[in-house]
Parts: sequence; structure tokens; C-alpha cells
Amino acid sequence: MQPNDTKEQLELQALQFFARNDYERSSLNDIAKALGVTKGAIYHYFKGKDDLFYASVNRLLNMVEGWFVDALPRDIPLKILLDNLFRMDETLTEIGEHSGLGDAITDYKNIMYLFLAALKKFPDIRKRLDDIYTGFHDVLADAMSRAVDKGEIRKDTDIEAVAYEITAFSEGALLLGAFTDRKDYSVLGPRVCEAIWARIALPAMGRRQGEKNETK
Amino acid sequence: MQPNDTKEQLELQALQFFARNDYERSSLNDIAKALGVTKGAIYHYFKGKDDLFYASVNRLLNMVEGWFVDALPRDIPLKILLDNLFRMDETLTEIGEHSGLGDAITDYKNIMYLFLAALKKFPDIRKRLDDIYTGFHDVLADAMSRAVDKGEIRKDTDIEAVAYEITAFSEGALLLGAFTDRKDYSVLGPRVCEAIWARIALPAMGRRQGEKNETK
Amino acid sequence: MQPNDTKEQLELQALQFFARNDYERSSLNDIAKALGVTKGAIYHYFKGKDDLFYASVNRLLNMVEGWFVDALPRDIPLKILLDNLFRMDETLTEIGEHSGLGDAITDYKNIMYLFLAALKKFPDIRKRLDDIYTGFHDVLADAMSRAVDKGEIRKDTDIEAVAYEITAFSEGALLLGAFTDRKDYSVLGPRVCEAIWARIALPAMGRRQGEKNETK
Amino acid sequence: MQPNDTKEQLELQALQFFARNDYERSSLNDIAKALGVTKGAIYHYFKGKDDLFYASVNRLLNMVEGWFVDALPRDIPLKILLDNLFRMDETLTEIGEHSGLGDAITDYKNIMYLFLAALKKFPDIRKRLDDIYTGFHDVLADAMSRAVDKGEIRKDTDIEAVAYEITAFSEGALLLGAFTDRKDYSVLGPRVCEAIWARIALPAMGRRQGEKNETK
DNA sequence: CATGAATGAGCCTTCATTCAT
DNA sequence: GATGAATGAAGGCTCATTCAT
Repeated sequence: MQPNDTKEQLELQALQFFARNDYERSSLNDIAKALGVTKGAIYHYFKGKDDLFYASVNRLLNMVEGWFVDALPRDIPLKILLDNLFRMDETLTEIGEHSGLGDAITDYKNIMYLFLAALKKFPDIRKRLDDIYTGFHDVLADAMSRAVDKGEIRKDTDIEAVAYEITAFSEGALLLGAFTDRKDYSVLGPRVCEAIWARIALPAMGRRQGEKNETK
Repeated sequence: MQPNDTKEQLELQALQFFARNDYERSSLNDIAKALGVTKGAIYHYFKGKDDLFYASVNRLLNMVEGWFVDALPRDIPLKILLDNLFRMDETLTEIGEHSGLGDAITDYKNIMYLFLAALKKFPDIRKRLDDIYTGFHDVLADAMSRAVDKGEIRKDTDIEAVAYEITAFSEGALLLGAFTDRKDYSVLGPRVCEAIWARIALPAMGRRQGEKNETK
Repeated sequence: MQPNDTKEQLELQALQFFARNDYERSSLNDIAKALGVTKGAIYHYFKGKDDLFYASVNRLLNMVEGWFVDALPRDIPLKILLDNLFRMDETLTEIGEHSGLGDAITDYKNIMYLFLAALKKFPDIRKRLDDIYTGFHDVLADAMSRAVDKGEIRKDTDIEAVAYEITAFSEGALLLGAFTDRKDYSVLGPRVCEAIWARIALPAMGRRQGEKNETK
Repeated sequence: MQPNDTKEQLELQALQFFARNDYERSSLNDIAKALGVTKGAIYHYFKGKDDLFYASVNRLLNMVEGWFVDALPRDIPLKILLDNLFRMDETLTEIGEHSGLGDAITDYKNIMYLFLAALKKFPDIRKRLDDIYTGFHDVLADAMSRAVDKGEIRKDTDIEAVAYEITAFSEGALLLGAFTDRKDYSVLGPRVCEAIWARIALPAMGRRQGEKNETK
């Protein structure tokens, strides 16, 4: 076992623990027990409870950044990209299984708790979250720009607004799921996608008139 | 001063305190000091720290429900209603001033922390939140139904999807503001509103060729 | 029981405890048990272990300063004053009984431990100790000045050196007692006093013959 | 490097560390780091933290005993011996440089802390300290006896008292330096020496009336 | 009604010590 | 010989809660 291996394992297990349990209300005794080590071992690798939490959250943020690269390929038709985005709940499940984090991550509510708790304790986390959301937004905006060039969507699309709308909607849908425990997203998500698409899409072989009408 | 008046005052002040400070990290001593009373006084009116928190959050939920009634009148044109909704940030500020809660409520991040903390401690809070969001959604859906009848929007509008979209988008926009500290909402919110409106609106005197295309 | 009474009692009891036990090696559990209260009670009156120690030591310093006023009256013949000084071990015993500190203070070794431990933790204690020793020295020097005027001791007495010698000797004698557990002081202290006196004393009616008087 | 060499080196380095740092407050990790080895290495040569401390202090005591033999030669005139003794601060500095202990030993306060800490943990240390002070005292008493025989000092000198006085004064002067940070010793020490000498010295060729009187 | 002194359980953290390598 | 990962027993401290006044 390499020296860093144990630390990484602890971070990953702690991440799962913190995803499922509230940081402030978790005693280090509980955490150690959940990680299968003693408190002393934790202090061997981390400066304290906070440090362990910080390391875990940053590890999650790193993983999230990595998922973006995989989940948002830039060379596919916009419609395909959107369809993928609006099935983010499935994506999260896949990631959970694939990353070894189990279902701790699947429930987006857990991630939100985690991020908010981290945000409260470590203000510099905000910068990283900002980067992630900005990245998400930029990928969307870029894809739409290219789609305009390729004639997939209308020239007069308010790209900024649509990118923002999708970003906020995705986040809000997950938040609603956290707050209300409903699963509207899997049903209504695709329908929202269709509606947005219908608004911005250009008919396969165009027909100028349609455009003019909605222009303005 | 009626007997219950003191208790209500304590709840309101505690609400402000909890909006600004993390519940778990606030000691009852700090809370008592912030409320200008002694610990004993708190225990006189509440069963304990948790009970004070629970009462405060429920008071906020009551207020939120009240705001809906005022903020979402049902007999105005849909477009006006939407315009109001998409300026929710301004609405929150007004409510903050008007309700005597000061700017503790203005920052939506504070409300979210509060709800999440409450959700974690008191699972039955979820039901109340669910009701609120459902109410929000239903008001929208009803308004759209009536707008269809009045010929304000298209008959083929996917009312469920649009109501869901707006609900989730509003929540998500506020969440993004909490996570990233950006103020996109005030700029892009209205543009998103316009885009959605353009999608569902029926031209004043109906009938432009473009319609046929999107009617599928 | 007045509010400050308990705190004062705790300080006095803690002082006795710290005089008998090493500060660093005493757990707050032990201390609380010795004081007959719980840890929480200590934290009610003091900011922490250090604060309790600091308060106790300062209380002792205050008492020591008070003892000086009583123990070193300035209007007595120098010889009487010196005789008193060189029986300081008896004086400490009296003070111990009289002050309610019991025999914790009697053993000067305990006081030294206490002062040294305090010095290590609270550098500002040095100033107070300095004042005490300076006061001791000054009282001696003043008394000798007056004794010169009154013709009790020789004009050519090196007052500074003698005051320093007596101060250092007294301290050193007590330190030796601490380091070696011998009780030379009670036997040899008076003889040292006689030797010093013989060196500086002026015959009762001046003039060489008078020296015979001191030959006893 | 002989097998015991490493152990000796560790003891010496630990001695310097303990002279500068408080034993109780130093963790074995800090100590190991300061000694440039790992904890395991320390446990290889010593039974534990206490054992290392005990060995270090005993090493210092051995060195102190050795210094006496060199610093207090018995075949020099008493006045020379006394002059040396009353410049003990310089002697300590020389010893510090000469012994390789650096300035850790120069500050007598450090030595006192060390001895007191050792005394508290290992009561048998008291015996060794007693021996050292007794040795110091005896060397002085012997020298004075011989000085009486050689006609250097008066026959009626209270040898016991003077030896005790000088021993205690020396110790007390160093203690005052530790307690108050003043440097009176270097100035007043020699003057005290002169005063004591004047008291006991026999004029080179005798002949003052006063002498006869005090000869008893 | 209200106070605040006192409690005690539990928290985070430190650290001497052990032991597999 | 030497390492450092891991342990576990305290230690200092916090704080919700109780209760005599």
C-alpha cells in the first residue's frame, strides 16, 4: 500500500460519509468508526476534522470537474447534448456507480448539503463552485454558437439567456427534488427540453418565413 | 403586552439570528445574548434549543405562505404575473423590509441554509416545503389554464412543463446566486422571461405562418 | 453567598492545589475534584485552565505584596528588622496559618515551583516579581540609610551591596532548602545575620572602643 | 562511531533541547525532530520519554560535578577562589562554550527549570543535587580552614556560616536573575565579595586595635 | 416570570507508546 | 538498527439543560 493510498482512501470514504451525514453533527468518533480507523489514524493524515472535510470536498470538486469533460463532449449535435443534460439524474446515478462513491452521490440533495456546508466553513470553495457553473454555462453557450453556425438553431437565439436558463433550471430541478422529494424531473425534464428546443430549433431545411415572424 | 407576544418576538428575533448564523454552531448563550434575554427566559417559552429553532422556521414558513397570497394575485394578465415572478430578487428585498426581518432574509442563501438545516433536523418540514412549491406551481398552472381560455397563450402549451420549468428555474437561479455570488439573475431573468413568453404567447390577433410550423 | 465569593474561594483553593501539584501535570479533572466542583463550574468563572492558574498566581502575588507591608515596618531599629528577615522561614509559617492557605505555602519550594511555572506561561508575571524583589531591596536600602543617619551602622557601608546580598541570600537559602531538603536556614540564618551585622554595625556610642560591645 | 556514541549524542542534544524547552510541553515528535532522528530511534536507545529526560539530566549533573573539580582548585589563595566564585556568571558562559552545550546552559534560568522539572519527576535527583551543593559548601569550608591555618583569614571566622552564606547567595543571585531579568550580579557580586572578604580577612601583617577585640 | 450558577456528557485534539516492516 | 503508521487513553473545552432562588 503506497503511502498516499491510505489518505486517498480515507478522503473517499469520508466523502461518502459526509454526503450522507451532516458535518457539524458528526463526531469524529462516528467518522472514524465509519472509516474503519481510529481517530488517531485520521490525525495522522489530516490536521483535524476540518482538514478532512476540506480535503474530501475538494476531492469531490475535482471529480466533478472531471465528469464535465466526459459528460459534455463538444462535437455532438446540440440536440443530443441537450437531451443528455436533461437526463442529468440518470447521469448522476451512473457516475455514482462508476466512481465507487456508491449511492451517496446519487441523491443530489446530499451533494448540495455538502457544498453548502463546505461553503459555510471554507469561503474559498465558492470560487471553485463558480468555476464549475461557469464551465457548464460556457460549454452550453459554445455549443449553441456552433449550432448557430451549423444552422441547427436560429440566428436570433438569445444564447446567454438560454444557457443561463438551462443552468439554473437544472440546478433548481435538483434542488426541488431535495426540498420536496418528488421525482418530477425524470418526467418533466425531457418535456422542458423539448419546449426549449422547439423555441430555438431551425427546421431541418429552413423556410425563411418562420424566422422573420419570430424575429423581433 | 400579551403573554404570547413575548414568545412571538423571540421567534422572530431568533429567525433573524438563525438566518444569519449557523444553527449547529450557535450556542444557546450566543442566541440568548443576541435576543437580549437570558437562557432561562428561552427555556421559559420553549422546550429547548431545538424547539426554538423549530418554532422559528415554522414562523418563516407561515410568512412565506402569506407572501404567496399577496405576491401572486390570480386575476392579472399572465404576462404581468410572469414579469413579477422573474423579478423575484426585488420581491425578496421588499418582503425583507416589509416584514421587519431586515436584510436577513434578502440574501436567499440564508433562507436556503435555514431550510436545509431545518430539513435535516425536522423531516416533517419537508412536507411544508413541498406544499409551498406545489402551491407556487399550481398558481402558475392555473394562471396558464385561464390564459389559454382567455386566448393569451397557445392552446398547445405544455402547461405542466412550463410551470415546472419556471418553478425550477426560479429556485435554481437563486441557488446559483448563493453558490457563485454572481448577480446574473437581475439581468438575465427578464430575458429568460421574454424567451419563455415568446414561446407560449399567442399573437394579439392570432395567426402568423410561423405558428403552423411550431404547432407541429 | 456573593457572586464574587465563589470565584475568590476557587482561586484560593486552586492556589493551594497549584502550590502542591505541578500545573502542567494536573488535569482539570483533578483540579476540579480537589476544588470540590465540576469542570463546568470552573469554566463558569474562568476562561480555562490557564486563566484559573493566572488568577491564582496573581492572588498570591497580591498577598505577598500585602505581607511586605506588615512584615517590614520601617520605623524599627535596623537590627530588629534584620533579625526578622533572617527568620523568614518562621514568618512564612505564620503567614501560611494566618492567610488560610494552610501549609501549602509554608514550604517555600512550592512557592518557587509556582512562580517558575507561572513565569514560563505568563511572561508578564516577571514584572510583578521584579517589583516585589525591588520592593524588598528598597525597604532594606532605605532602612540602612536611616540607620546610617541614626548612627546605627557605619557610614562607609556599601548599602547597595548589602541590600543585594541579603535579598539574594534569603532567596538562595530558600532555594537550597528546595533543592536539598536540608534545614540549614533555621540554624545558620541567624549566624549569617550576626556576621553581616558585625560587619556594618557601629558601636553604640561610636569610637573604636565601642566595638567591644559587639564582641558580645 | 561506537554503539554508545549515538546514545551519548542524543543525550547531549536532548539536554540542550530540554534546557530551552519545557519538558512537559514538549512532545516526543518535537524532540525527535529537534534531535534530527525519528521517534523510533529514540525508543531504540531509551525506554521512553521519561528515560530520555532522566538520562539527559543525569548527564548534566555529571558535567556539573566535573566542572567543580576544575573550577574550584584547592591550592590557590582563598581570595582568588572567592573572586572566581563571585564571577560565576562568567564561569557559566565559559562552561557553556567549552562543553558544547552552547548558550542553552548560559541562562541559569534554564538550568533551574530543568532541575526543578527533574526534581518533580524523579525524586532521587534531589540526592544528587544535595551532593553537589554539599560539595560546593565543603570545598569552601575546607578552603577557609586552610586559610585560617595559613593566616589568610581570622581565626574566629564562622566558617560554617560564611560557607553557607556564599553558597546561598550565589544561588539566590542567579535565581534573582531568573526572576527579574536584572543583571545586578555582574556589578554587585564583586562588591559583595569584597564586603565578605573585608569581614573575614586578616590584615597582611595584622595590627588594628579592632582586631583584637573581635578575636574574642 | 426570570435568573444564572452548576452540571455532565460529549466534543476535538494531543501524544507516548507499540509494532510490522 | 531504524521507520512511521496506527493506537488509545487522556486532556482541555463547550454547551444544552436543570434548578434553587
